[in-house]
Amino acid sequence: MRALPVQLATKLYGAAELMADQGLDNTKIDDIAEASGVPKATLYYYFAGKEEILAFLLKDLLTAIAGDVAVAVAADGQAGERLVGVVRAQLDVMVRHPALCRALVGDLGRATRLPELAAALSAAFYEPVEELLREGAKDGSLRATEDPMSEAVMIFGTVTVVGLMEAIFGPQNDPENIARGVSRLLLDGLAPRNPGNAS
Amino acid sequence: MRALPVQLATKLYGAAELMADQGLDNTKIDDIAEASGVPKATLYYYFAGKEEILAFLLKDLLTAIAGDVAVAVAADGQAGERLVGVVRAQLDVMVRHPALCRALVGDLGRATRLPELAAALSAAFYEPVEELLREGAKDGSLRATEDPMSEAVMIFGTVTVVGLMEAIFGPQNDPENIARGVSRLLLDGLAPRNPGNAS
DNA sequence: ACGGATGTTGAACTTAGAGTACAAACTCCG
DNA sequence: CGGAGTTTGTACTCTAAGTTCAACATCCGT
Repeated sequence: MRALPVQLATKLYGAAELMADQGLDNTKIDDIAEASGVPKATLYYYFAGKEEILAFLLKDLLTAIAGDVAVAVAADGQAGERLVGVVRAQLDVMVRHPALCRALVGDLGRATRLPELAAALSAAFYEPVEELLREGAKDGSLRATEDPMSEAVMIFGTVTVVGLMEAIFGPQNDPENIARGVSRLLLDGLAPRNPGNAS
Repeated sequence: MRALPVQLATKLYGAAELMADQGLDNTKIDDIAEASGVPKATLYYYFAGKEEILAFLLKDLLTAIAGDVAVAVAADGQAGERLVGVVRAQLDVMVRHPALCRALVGDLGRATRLPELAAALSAAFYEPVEELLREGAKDGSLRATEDPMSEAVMIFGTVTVVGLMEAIFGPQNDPENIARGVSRLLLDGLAPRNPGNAS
């Protein structure tokens, strides 16, 4: 894939909506060409095919998330607080790019078959969270955990699915609110706070 | 879609692996025909196309999950305990059908565009969980929550993503263990148990 | 057992649309 | 000016989805 002129990349974002709405199969290359204003021949000059176009857009999204998440990770404060920041950061980006999120989930299989994307996904989500969990165990702001990797996956799942729902069913809640709810669940759990209830 | 002879349905399960491995696009109808031993013409006699075949398999999976989950919901005990049972039930089914799970996530977009599937998904996951949350708030085994629907989504996300990881990266853990880890996070949260740490 | 309905299949077919080829034009830079 | 790289229209090929249909099988009621 050739280096992409900025102007061209910009035009492509319009097509993301299309792919999200109809799925990648139902979107003809000619549709993408028409919707974005980039002629088919030019598309093929830069991309190997449909999937690569989608992958390019998704990678962009993931990079954006990874960036914002990294900022939240590097913030001041105890790991517990920063984890909340990470959750908010991820949800923020997702709410800001609903079409891409819908496209991502809709054609995850195709997209993920491209190895760079898997790496981007991991860098954007798991690694920072896993890191925070370790730090939190050290500084005492999170409880110690025997298996940070699994927990990172769970946290990722919680945040991501909530973000996707939001992306799919339209903005119903302030991202701030969602983040609060998610953080509450993740930090405090569902059990009542006064211990000794569960047998 | 015509009513499907059992024998035919059985044969199709073999093809699920194929679709999961290569994604639906890379799986030709003729491949499915060959892999399952069902001739192409017969496939088209019963299904409108590829997607419908996948949808059929997925609906089957969801129905299985919904069934097991319903049993867990209806069990004895406080809602908190039953919630743990629900988590285990869902993970169990997912671990038992890794190929279908991979196919589900890989081609979610295509599959979910079919409306019956969305309904099946909701029935299998959200509704029972949401119900349990309400009951738990009543019987005191779970803390009260202002927004059970959102929390049901979060729980769904946590369990599902963990299940998918397991389905994708092969069975690495006993489902029992995974369920324990997930339940721990969901019930107790990540914050240390002695309160007053977070500023 | 007969015969109609309904299921099953092979084979030949149409068709949409992905991807290719390529030459003409255009842009940028030395 | 001239060459390298880019942009695009147009016309093409080719794969695989989906259709059609006629032949054959199976089952069921009378």
